[in-house]
Amino acid sequence: MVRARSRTSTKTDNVSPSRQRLSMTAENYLLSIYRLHEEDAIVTLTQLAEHLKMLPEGEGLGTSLPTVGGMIRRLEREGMLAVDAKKQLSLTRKGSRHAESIVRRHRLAERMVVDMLDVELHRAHIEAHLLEHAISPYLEERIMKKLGMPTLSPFGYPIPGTDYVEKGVSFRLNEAEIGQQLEIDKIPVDDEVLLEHLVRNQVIPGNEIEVNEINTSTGIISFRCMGEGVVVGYQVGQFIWVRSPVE
Amino acid sequence: MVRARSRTSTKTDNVSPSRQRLSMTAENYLLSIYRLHEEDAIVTLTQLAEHLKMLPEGEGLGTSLPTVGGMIRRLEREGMLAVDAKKQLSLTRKGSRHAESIVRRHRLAERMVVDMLDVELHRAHIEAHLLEHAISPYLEERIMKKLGMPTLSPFGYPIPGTDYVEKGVSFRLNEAEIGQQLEIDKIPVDDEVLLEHLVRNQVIPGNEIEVNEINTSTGIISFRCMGEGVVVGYQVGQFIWVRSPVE
DNA sequence: TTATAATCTTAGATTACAGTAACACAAACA
DNA sequence: TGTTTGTGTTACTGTAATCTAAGATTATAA
Repeated sequence: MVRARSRTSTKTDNVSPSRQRLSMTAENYLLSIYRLHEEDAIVTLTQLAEHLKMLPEGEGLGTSLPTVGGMIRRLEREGMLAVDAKKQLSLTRKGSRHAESIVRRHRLAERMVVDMLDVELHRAHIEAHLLEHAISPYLEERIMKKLGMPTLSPFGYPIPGTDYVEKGVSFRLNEAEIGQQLEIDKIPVDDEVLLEHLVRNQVIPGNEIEVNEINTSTGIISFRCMGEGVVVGYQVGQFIWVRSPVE
Repeated sequence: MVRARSRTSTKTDNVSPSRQRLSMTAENYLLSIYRLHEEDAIVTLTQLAEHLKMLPEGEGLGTSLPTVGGMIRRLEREGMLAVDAKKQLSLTRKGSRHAESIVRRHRLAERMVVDMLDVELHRAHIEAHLLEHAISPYLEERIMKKLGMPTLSPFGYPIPGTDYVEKGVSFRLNEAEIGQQLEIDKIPVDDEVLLEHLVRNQVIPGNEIEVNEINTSTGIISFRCMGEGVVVGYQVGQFIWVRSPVE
């Protein structure tokens, strides 16, 4: 690989600087960094190591600090990212291009398995994480066309490279006010159990909710969604994005 | 690790003997051995090394004799295959199970990309070779259902584990007789240029041909297919399987 | 300001997978 | 009967990706 190879071997083939093949592992690192940037997090070694632990199929592998440090050094050497004086990581132009590519393939794969293969929504992220590395540019274009140029993943995240425009300003559910009528914008994908809970209660992008209670003391957020009452923890509310519905 | 595990690391996790994850590389080896067995070839190190060279995306990687020898030793240690006194390789029951799994995923992926994603037939094998390693048991079942339990790949090869029954006795095109009316049974997938040639001339499973000439001296086989004349080399004829059409 | 905690690096090891070079053995032929 | 040719093995090397254990550095806080 790898690599596929394993992936398939990358083996510093730094001959053609453009269409550079990355190892599956490297792709996962870029994916994580991209997603951390997306949520405005400061990306450091430890942050990244934590985030990588959540990746499905990783099952906690490849997340010790020296391992992550080693990979960062490799990616730095390949010109994918830069480390500043404060040890914060940022993607270079080149790194961003690769990261966008892998995120695009991931979210496109999520759409594909849900829309075309009847995969249950709460499994889509896991299956897409396996598939994303196996999608060639040619296949990506085929899927894109077949799905009618989608701009959002089934979980509400924009597909990089498409012309998605936000439908209003979104904010975190825990910052909502009681009684507000809101539309779900994005839901978190990394915790499968939580995801299943949300999906089962139809807390999915596009659906409307009415906020009943946001209680920092009890640590509970409760709301109505599609006629049913739903309760989640306050922490979880930070990762559910909502917006005022356009009427 | 592709790569990929790569794949992702297998790392002799020989704890659970049942659901053992194989590296992408190991899966490719089993795939090759299975396919060689399928065409009744004697499988030796050199044979296998040659066959692996033809795998797409491999681009000739991982095919030196010591490399192949090393992998064979690993697979032997894991109880996937046995080497007899004449150095011939054969799959154990366990190895067969794994090989069938990967071949099934490969051929199912070929069907999927052709039937659902409008991938051109001559690219199906290449795309499937990338995808096969990324298909979980769950996804396999989804695809299988969505495609209506297919029993054959788009190139005419049976999908292991399905209830395919041959539609008559097939034989190699070079063993046909002049004037015979035949139906294409299977076409070779490994040479992309040849495959494109065949597909362009509609020499695909199910279509009928009429044999015009089989000439060992000129090394040419010519026939009519869908109204057009087609010529292939005698060697190529060995890998095109045909049968008498059921009328 | 010094002690503690958080963060990162170094050192040393392992496994899988890839390669060359060189040698051993067996079969084939002339 | 040798010599050539084909086939496989040994020995050594290298890279990617993983780990643990221990050390160094930088912040935070008492």
